[in-house]
Amino acid sequence: MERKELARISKALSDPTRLQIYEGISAHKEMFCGQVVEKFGLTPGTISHHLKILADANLIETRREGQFIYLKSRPETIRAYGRALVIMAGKTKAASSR
Amino acid sequence: MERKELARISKALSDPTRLQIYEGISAHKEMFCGQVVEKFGLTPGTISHHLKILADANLIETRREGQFIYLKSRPETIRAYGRALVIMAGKTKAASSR
DNA sequence: CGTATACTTTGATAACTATCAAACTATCTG
DNA sequence: CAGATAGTTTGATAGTTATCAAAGTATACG
Repeated sequence: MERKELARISKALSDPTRLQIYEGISAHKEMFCGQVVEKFGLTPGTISHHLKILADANLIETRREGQFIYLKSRPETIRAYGRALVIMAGKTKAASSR
Repeated sequence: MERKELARISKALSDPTRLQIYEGISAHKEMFCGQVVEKFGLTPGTISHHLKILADANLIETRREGQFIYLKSRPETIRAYGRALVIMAGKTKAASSR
């Protein structure tokens, strides 16, 4: 996974509200936007903004069904992200360059 | 790991420059600040700022030795972070609440 | 003590972002 | 088509942050 994508996912998870939204979506098989709005007491516009960032980072997927847009967590993105970070953190060279 | 700490680590990793600094430190057994300054072409003040954020998130540890401050990656933090996220992402309940 | 080196802190600034209100778009239902 | 419901986009604003320059602090060395 590229650095740019790592940074995008990190940024998506870096806002406490957004992290909670992600947590909330992950905790349910599926939610639609209105449920998220209701759960967090923010305006639809703000929720839409956060959902876009999570979706752009591939942390969630969205699917329209009639009037509703359903949200679902994509756990494989988190797994790939964690894996890439662990690899990055473990890339220690034998010794300091000086 | 608490949500607050997850957000702190995510935020620390959310700036591309800082992610690269972390990557750079991880790739060496140890570095001191001057090496990071030289490697990234930013001012000492800016590097100090980034290092503080990484250290506050426990992503790196610092140790003074005479005039120098040595930096070392703490891979166990990343591992705990990844683990916590995977658990969070996997906490799906049996069905949607409605 | 004085000077040099290494890093930190402070103050300023430009860029970014979370949030809201309000206007807009899409879909359904009659 | 008209009205209702669900979500998005836009414009404004307050708060955050990445960066620099410059002043400050800590350590070593003569």
